[in-house]
Amino acid sequence: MDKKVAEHVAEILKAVAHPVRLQIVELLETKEMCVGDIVMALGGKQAITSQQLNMMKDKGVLNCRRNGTKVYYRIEDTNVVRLLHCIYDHCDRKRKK
Amino acid sequence: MDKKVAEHVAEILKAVAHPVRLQIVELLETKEMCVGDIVMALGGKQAITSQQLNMMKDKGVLNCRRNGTKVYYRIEDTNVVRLLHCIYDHCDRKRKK
DNA sequence: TCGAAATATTACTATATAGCAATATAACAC
DNA sequence: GTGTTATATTGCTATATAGTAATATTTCGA
Repeated sequence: MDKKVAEHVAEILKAVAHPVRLQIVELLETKEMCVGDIVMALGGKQAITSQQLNMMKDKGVLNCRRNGTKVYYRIEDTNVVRLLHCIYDHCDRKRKK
Repeated sequence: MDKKVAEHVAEILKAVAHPVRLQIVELLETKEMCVGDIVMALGGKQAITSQQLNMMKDKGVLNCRRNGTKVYYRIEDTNVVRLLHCIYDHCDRKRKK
């Protein structure tokens, strides 16, 4: 893995290496959701959630579409979901130890 | 994924979400290596490399053994390797796009 | 055009992380 | 012991990230 690739991968990992952002990605795994519903589901604050959604959008992890006053976010980089599944396995294996 | 689990996963992801640390994990994937050889292989500085090795050891990603004046590091959390392979796939898929 | 709902942005503080140079420690050979 | 090699630690500065409150923007319906 050359340096450029390593930097790119690190960027993506950093984008999801946060408890709330992990949970957001998990929520969006199977469906798109609007900001308000994500805030409700995770019990966070509106501003913070919005910032984190934006951050992940910037990094190419998420994308969004507006419908009226609501903005629906969805997974853009589906490889991140694969990564998440890898992490689930990680947890399962730890539990079995 | 509940909050506690999310925090734990985020910790592990953060531990490897750094270009040099990714490269270190990659180096150690198949063999253990001493600090000096890792420094040489990646062209970094001794102090920084030592700090990053220690950091990953603290997080449970690596482990080490001393042999004389040399300290050999190796992967402790093999799930992290699985994660890396997931990332390789990620890159492959991106390349094919 | 005004108000309400939904989301985004801004300015700020606190904390965490990265990188650096210098120094300290550990193990060994002599 | 002393000197040497290998690694770790410390104190520091710079930058990045997280969280907050307050405010701004967007859209739509009345």
